[in-house]
Amino acid sequence: MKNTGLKEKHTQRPKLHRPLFALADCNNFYASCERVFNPKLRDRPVVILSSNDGCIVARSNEAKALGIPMGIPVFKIRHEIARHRIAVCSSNYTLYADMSNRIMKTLRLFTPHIEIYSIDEAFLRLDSLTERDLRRYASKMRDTVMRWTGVPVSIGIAPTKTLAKLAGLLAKRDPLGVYSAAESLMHANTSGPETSSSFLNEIKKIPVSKIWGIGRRLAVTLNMQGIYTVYDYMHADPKWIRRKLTITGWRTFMELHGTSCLSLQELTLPRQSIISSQSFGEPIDSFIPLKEALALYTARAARKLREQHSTASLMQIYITTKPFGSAPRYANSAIGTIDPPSSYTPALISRASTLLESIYRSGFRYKKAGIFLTGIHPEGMQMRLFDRYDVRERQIMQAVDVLNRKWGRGIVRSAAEGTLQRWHMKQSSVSSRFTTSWDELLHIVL
DNA sequence: TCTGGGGTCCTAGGACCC
DNA sequence: TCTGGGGTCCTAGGACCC
Repeated sequence: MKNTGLKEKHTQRPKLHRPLFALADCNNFYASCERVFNPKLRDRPVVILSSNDGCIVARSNEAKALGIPMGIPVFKIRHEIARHRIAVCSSNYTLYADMSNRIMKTLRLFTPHIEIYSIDEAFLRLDSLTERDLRRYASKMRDTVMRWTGVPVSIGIAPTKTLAKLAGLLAKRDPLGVYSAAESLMHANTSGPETSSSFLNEIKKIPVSKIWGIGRRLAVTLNMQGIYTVYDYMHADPKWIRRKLTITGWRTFMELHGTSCLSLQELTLPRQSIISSQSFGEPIDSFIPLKEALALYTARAARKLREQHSTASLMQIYITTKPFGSAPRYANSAIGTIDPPSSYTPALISRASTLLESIYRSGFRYKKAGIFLTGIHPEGMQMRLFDRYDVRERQIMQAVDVLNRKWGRGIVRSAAEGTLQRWHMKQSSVSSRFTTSWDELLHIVL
């Protein structure tokens, strides 16, 4: 080592902060959003349905306690719904997305280092906080979100994201909605035996499938090896983990042991693929309405493309009949290039229609169609020598996007999307767009 | 009668190159 | 009888997430 002329005791080591992650997770997000605007839902079990009112996609605590499973088709539990007076809501994504924005904005006031992970979850870095202040700070975040938006949030804190997810799980059971594994782990390090840490005790009870990154399939594989809990996973043979579960499982292993491998993604990168697909409210049995539905989905995908200032060069479309029941089944897809790469709705619709013609078969009742865009690049990027980026098309789409943002989606749209749209989504009990539409504001009667 | 939608990452294997 | 070694790129498929 080079002699710097400084004696060790005079060297001021930079203070190394252990990374500290917080996971802020909204409790039963969709159900909570509905409850904000409809107090009558507050003391009843609530479930939220998928598009077309098909499956259960979200449940309040009371509904969970009744044993209503996630993802079950609603017709299978009609009986329970009636018996327990379960409130049933169609999903209102416009409302949820806006509520999510408000919550994220509120969280951002507490730290600029935030990764919006999903509609109802965010990771935050709280490195600079001392052990003592952590809980207080987290509680303040939670209270502020609750007061400003009405949505309850749980906060889990730990030195890695994977541990923070587990802490978040425990926070849901905490009366104050905060759980810090960081405190617990630090404590364990200083006070000797592992058993003194409440967190380490907890993870002996949490099934391995609850680990972030371990899904149903891997859980089965792990169970066969005698690995049932988070604790078991942490004490499994590292070589076996690396070989069998590849680099992903290995990172999870390291993260559980407190080495942070997954960093905070503060920048939202442009998406590399864009999907727009939906089941129809009613089956379609002829070409024209199918083409119209696909045109609508294509327009949606094109808008998402423009929102992130990208173009796509590859398109895949698919159509399918119902995958169950006794009716004749047919499913097919077609891939085509978009040349030159584009986000211009008319060009994309025309390409999608051509592809559809190549796979359409009459005599079937179609239930779903979709479009998948890939080969995504920043707009204006010249991919080949003689490609030309069409400024006029860009300007037209800009004008359309502005109008649709101002006056509501679909106010200006392509004729190819049709006017009847009989196949449009079924939603029997959708709440108002309380926060994004002047016509649907909450009325207060005094 | 009735069954969601939208993303990411990793690996294996083939084509192709020198 | 004998049949290299190493690299890149692309794609399909499988796993995961919300």
